Amino acid sequence: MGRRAGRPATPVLSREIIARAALALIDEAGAEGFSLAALAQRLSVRPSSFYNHVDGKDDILAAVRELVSDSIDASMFARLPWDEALVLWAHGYRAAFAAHPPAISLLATLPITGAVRTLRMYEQVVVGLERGGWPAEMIIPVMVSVESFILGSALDMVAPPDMFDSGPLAAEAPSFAAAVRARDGAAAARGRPPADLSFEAGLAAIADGLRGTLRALNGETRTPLDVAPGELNGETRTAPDVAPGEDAGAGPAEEPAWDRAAPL
Amino acid sequence: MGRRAGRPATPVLSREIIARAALALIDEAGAEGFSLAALAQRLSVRPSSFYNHVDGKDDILAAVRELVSDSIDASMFARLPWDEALVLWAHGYRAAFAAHPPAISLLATLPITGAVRTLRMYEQVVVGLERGGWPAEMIIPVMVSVESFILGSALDMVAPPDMFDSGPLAAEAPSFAAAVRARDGAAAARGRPPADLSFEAGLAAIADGLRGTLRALNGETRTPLDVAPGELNGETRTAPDVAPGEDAGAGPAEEPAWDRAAPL
DNA sequence: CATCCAAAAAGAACGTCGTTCGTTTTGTGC
DNA sequence: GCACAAAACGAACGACGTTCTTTTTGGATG
Repeated sequence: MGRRAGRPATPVLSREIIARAALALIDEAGAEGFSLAALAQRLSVRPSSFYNHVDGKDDILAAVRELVSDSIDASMFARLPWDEALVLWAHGYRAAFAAHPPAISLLATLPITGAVRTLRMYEQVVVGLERGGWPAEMIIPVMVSVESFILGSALDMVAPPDMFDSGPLAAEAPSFAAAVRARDGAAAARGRPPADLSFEAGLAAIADGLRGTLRALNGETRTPLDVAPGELNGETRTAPDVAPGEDAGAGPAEEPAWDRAAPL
Repeated sequence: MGRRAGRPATPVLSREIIARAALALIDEAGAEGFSLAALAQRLSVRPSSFYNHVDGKDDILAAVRELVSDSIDASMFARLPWDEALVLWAHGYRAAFAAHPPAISLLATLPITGAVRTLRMYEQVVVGLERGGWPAEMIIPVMVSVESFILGSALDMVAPPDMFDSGPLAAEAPSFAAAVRARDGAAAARGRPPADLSFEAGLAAIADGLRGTLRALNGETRTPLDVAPGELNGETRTAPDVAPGEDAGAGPAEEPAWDRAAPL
């Protein structure tokens, strides 16, 4: 509370301390309750003191994002097949944000910082995908598309549950209303939040789809006749680790399958 | 500019007019340039006048979101197989946001409004998935997971491109740096933004994965032996439209495949 | 050990922003 | 024609992020 002006005997602030207090404040007071004034009060400090350690509010949020991101584990890419690792990574990634629901909307729109720790996580993912046989130019798209899904799912997680329960629902959108009820019932029966169903369904689909994409890219080495029963949606299996450049070579005129989607 | 106080002869504001001007302002001035003062100036009005038509800033953004969402077409679900429609819908959905890049970060975190038009879009998607043979409790998860991916991809679209080109990149994350270069090269060769590659790759994977999920849910009517060559990543094909409740019945103890994912 | 300087806090002030309230003018229904 | 609602302005407020100045302390230098 009462501190005289001037440098204190023992330092009270640091970038780390500010970030941790900010995350705690967001968790307790919500996204709207987060302000430099409130953060300063929690730290028994004046708002202007922050500027000796950080660049301002946005920089504080960037530090918070680093804090949350640093709790994401990507070591599974070093010891598991790429597809299994991807699913585990996605779960941990989402869980890191799910641990701080009010922070999601604040951090989601932030430009991803070039923090070294984040960089190292990306490196682990990339190396894992390389080992899995993905061609170089597809590694970032694969990683980013999964990351986009995770981020979108995190935002969905904090959407108000009472989104569409009001008046004109039944009359205007009966099938939609019924589908929402069916989903809520399924979620309740499993004791999980409804958003989890969407995340699990989407993640499984992406992982399955990426397996198919990689299979097709690798010159269709394994024809559908080689697919074991249940493999499409069940137990693990890995594409053969191929050296880069080994993919059934064709001229540059031939586009890979993943580029043949509908035009934007 | 100069208008006397008092109700004007011909009305100058309305919720619609405000929303359109707000979107135009966001497009021109960016997310940070959007303020009630700037919006008022653009409309030759005082900020307090807005409150005769909308509830405040958040309500204006909600109106903008309606405006953007209303340009999304979902009619393809009425005439195309669910999987083709899903891909087309996703492209249009993302394009609607891509038309207003600075608006994405403002609208992404907004709680999705219960606007009637939006409700109708969801109804169209749900009906299309029903026709495709999806069980009731999976329709919302399928739709939401695709929507999450679209939203996440839209956010990725506006991420600064110079994210990781600075100092410690090559030393700390050589594989990542190489992968980024490979992706940028592939994007440049195709004359498309790098973010498009991620979106196309992810969307194709989700669509493929969902086809597999539905196939597995429908009692594995088609074994892998029935899969035509190239189908996994190529031309269209549709699951047989089954009546609801026809899915190879098992006891309630048996969980569907999409629920067997790793625990959170 | 005295001195100089940087670091880190408080304190004061500013400009912007979203919002509210009162006032003024105009349109509309009884 | 008159009351009332609608829709604009104008003034004022409180909160917020930021900057600049002042004050105190720690540490390096001679």
